[in-house]
Amino acid sequence: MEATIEVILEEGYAAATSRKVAARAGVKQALVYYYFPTMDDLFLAVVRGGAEVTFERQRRALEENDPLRALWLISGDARATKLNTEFMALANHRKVVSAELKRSSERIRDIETAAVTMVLRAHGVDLEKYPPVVMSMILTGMARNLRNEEAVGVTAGHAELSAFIERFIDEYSSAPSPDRDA
Amino acid sequence: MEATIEVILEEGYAAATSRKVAARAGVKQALVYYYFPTMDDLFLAVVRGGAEVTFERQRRALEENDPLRALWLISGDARATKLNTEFMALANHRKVVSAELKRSSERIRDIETAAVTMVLRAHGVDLEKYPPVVMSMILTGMARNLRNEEAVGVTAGHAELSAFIERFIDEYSSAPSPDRDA
DNA sequence: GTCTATAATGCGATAGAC
DNA sequence: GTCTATCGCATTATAGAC
Repeated sequence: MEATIEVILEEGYAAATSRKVAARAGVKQALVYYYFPTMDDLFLAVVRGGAEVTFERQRRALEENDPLRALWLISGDARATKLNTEFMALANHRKVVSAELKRSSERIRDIETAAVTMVLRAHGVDLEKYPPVVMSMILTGMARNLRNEEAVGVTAGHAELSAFIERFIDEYSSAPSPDRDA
Repeated sequence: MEATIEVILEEGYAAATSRKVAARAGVKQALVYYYFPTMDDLFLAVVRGGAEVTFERQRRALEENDPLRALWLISGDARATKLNTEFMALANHRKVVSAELKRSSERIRDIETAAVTMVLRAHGVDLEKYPPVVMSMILTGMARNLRNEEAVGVTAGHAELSAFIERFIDEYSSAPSPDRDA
């Protein structure tokens, strides 16, 4: 019943009503309440499912040979980013959503930071001076910010930022050279 | 009639109905439609007003002796950030809001970038290697991201990121030393 | 300018048939 | 499992009194 996602992406979370979701799924409104007792339960399931997908993608990225680039690409997924923004706004007035979003975000942040730690350590970077969690937050945060801005049509500085980040990623995707600084 | 802002901050944009806004402002519902023909007009006025306030604050920051820190602090304003997130979600299904948000964002980005350009140039930084617009986007973007995460209770990595950014700001708030690299 | 009253629509949720 | 039908309530917006 995650036709909910489509409605949210197209018209915003406020449009994700039991009637519209049902129509999109090709069923009648009352059936929504057969699977999800309340709308809160539906939203919770959608948040959980979305987080699970992202978490799995990030987990697999850990095993790739270019984790930083994978992190950058996954975090910049337009669909997931837009959904996340809607969930953030939704969390503002549905506390069960807020709690779930917190759990999911921290879980994903942990695995992202693990990936960055691995890469920086392999390249002999001073982890005190350049904490992996910070690099992880900037990398994933800016990827999301770009998509958010694109969603309203803002593109100023995007090319420059992408080039800058990709230059950074390139530096750490080559073979390790342990005596290099940042 | 910007009691609308309070309602949005407390319960999200979807709760900003003519009735709730009117109640908060201490008037009757119908009066909202006397000042704003439709709810779209009301939201538009709120977005415009909020952007104007931020723009003016950033403009004044340009004249201060520590523009980078001012940028960081203004961009991390909890109220403005939360409002902006709601507007982003609101823009998803109200195109007039989307257009206004685009205009405002680009205008603010321009003045932010001007401030960063000034500082970097005064310190003799290679502007090709470290484009001001990129530094401006990271500085303001991450400030907002921190507040957004705090809103759902996520604080992992926040202390580290703040320390990292502030170390950067400190470097460029002291007297210029033109032969330094980043 | 501010109000009361109301029309038309859509909402979450439930009852109960099949 | 899926449906029809419905309750009670909130919504945007308008008409019209004062």
